[in-house]
This record gives sequence, structure tokens and C-alpha cells, in this order.
Amino acid sequence: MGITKSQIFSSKQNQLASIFKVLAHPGRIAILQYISRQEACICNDIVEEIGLAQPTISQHLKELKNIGLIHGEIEGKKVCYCINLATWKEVQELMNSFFNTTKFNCC
Amino acid sequence: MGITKSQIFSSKQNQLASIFKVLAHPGRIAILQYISRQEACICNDIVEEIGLAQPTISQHLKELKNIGLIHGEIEGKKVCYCINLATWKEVQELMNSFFNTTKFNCC
DNA sequence: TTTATATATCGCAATATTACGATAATAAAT
DNA sequence: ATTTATTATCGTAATATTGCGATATATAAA
Repeated sequence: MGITKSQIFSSKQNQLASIFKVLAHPGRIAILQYISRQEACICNDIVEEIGLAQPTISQHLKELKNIGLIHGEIEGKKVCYCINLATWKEVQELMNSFFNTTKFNCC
Repeated sequence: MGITKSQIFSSKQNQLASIFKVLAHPGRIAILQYISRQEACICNDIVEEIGLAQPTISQHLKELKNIGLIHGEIEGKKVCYCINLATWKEVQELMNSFFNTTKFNCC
């Protein structure tokens, strides 16, 4: 016991939950906001901006990359992380569709 | 180590992340969808509908109640859980505002 | 080639989450 | 008052997440 029983839920429900999970950390929220504020392709100024160690940031970036919310482009010894607009919009719509199809019922 | 370093993030970032966290479980997604599908105030038919034990469902309902997404009304020995429309809309707007204020930057 | 800089990965400790059996609490029914 | 049904809480085991030091990897600079 202890593990989430994903088998008993639909793949839509699991997908939505796993997207929410990636966003369920203030550090990852902060990283997304920071990346989005920068005009140029900024990489690990993120480490200095956010107050977490470099391996921790790298790990958070990986999770954001995994669901495609950002993508990293290697530029010399630096890596440039950017918002992936297509996925971004998709995720936003997925969430809105969840919120909109849930109707007020009673009480 | 191990604990999320909430202190270094803004209260907005923490608030948003903690809302995402409540939604980051397929069981809670399923509960919300089920509640919303019911015309009448249905309570722990939820236990039979979702495939989780009664204490587990009760625990998930508590988390949903804590952020105000649902509220429970005691009706005899049963409890009727309903979507709280006001909070529901608030949460949706909070998320949309997060998605909309994040702009596409580079690459 | 050596050195310096930037990023990723590994391994582990601390903490959090998930799930549920046992049990308590509450209220209707008998 | 006792029984039955419904829900909440407690305690605990299994697993997941968070964070970071140590280290590996990769590329630019010297």
C-alpha cells in the first residue's frame, strides 16, 4: 500500500493528475515564471534567481521538460530553456475543459 | 532536507502550487467528476463508484474540502458533498491568469 | 592539453503522500 | 437502550518527492 492506484482510473484522469503534479511545486512555478520573464534565452541564471541548489533546479527542469512545458537548447556550454508555447496552450485548454465540464450540482 | 522550501517562494507561488497539488491525484479528479455528474446530493456512493476504501475516500474528500472546492452537508447519517461553485471559478481563474501572464519568450 | 564553467546524473537522507485496517463518532431505526 | 449504517479519525506500512553533496559529462577558454 502507499502507491497511487492508477489502474482503477481512466487514462484521461491519470494524465490530468500527472500534469497537475508537475505544476504542484512552488519552485517549478517560479522557474516557469522566471523563464517567461526573460527576453533572451536564459539558462542557469535560474539557479541564482531561485534559491535552490543546481542539482535541484536541474531535476525540476527535467520534470518540466518531460511533459513538454519547456524545452532546452544547448548553446555552447550553456543550455537555454524556453516555454514550449504549443504544449503550454494544450495544457491550459485541458485544464479549462476539466473545469468547464464539471457542473454545479446541488446544495 | 527533503521538505519543500516554501519560505523562499512568494505566497502566490505557494498558493498556486498547493492548489495544483490537491488536483494532482487521479482519485480526487474522479471524485470531483463523479460529484459533478450527480443530480442529487450524493455522498458515499463515491466509495462504491471509485475503487478505493472508505477511509481513503474520506481523506481525499477532506483535502478537497480544505481548499474549498467542495463542501459537505450532513443529512441524517449521510453527508452530501457538492461542488462549491464560487471557489471552483476562483481556482479556474487563478490558473488561467497564471497561464496567460506567462509569455512565450525565445528559441 | 589543461583548466574553468555549465549542466546532468547518482545516491542518499529527510519528509510527504497514499492506502487501508481498526476504531471512534454520529445518527437513524428497531 | 441496542443495533445498524454512515462517515471520520488514528496508526502504520509502502511508496514518492524534495533537496543536495559528490561526481560525471561536455564544451569553451587558456
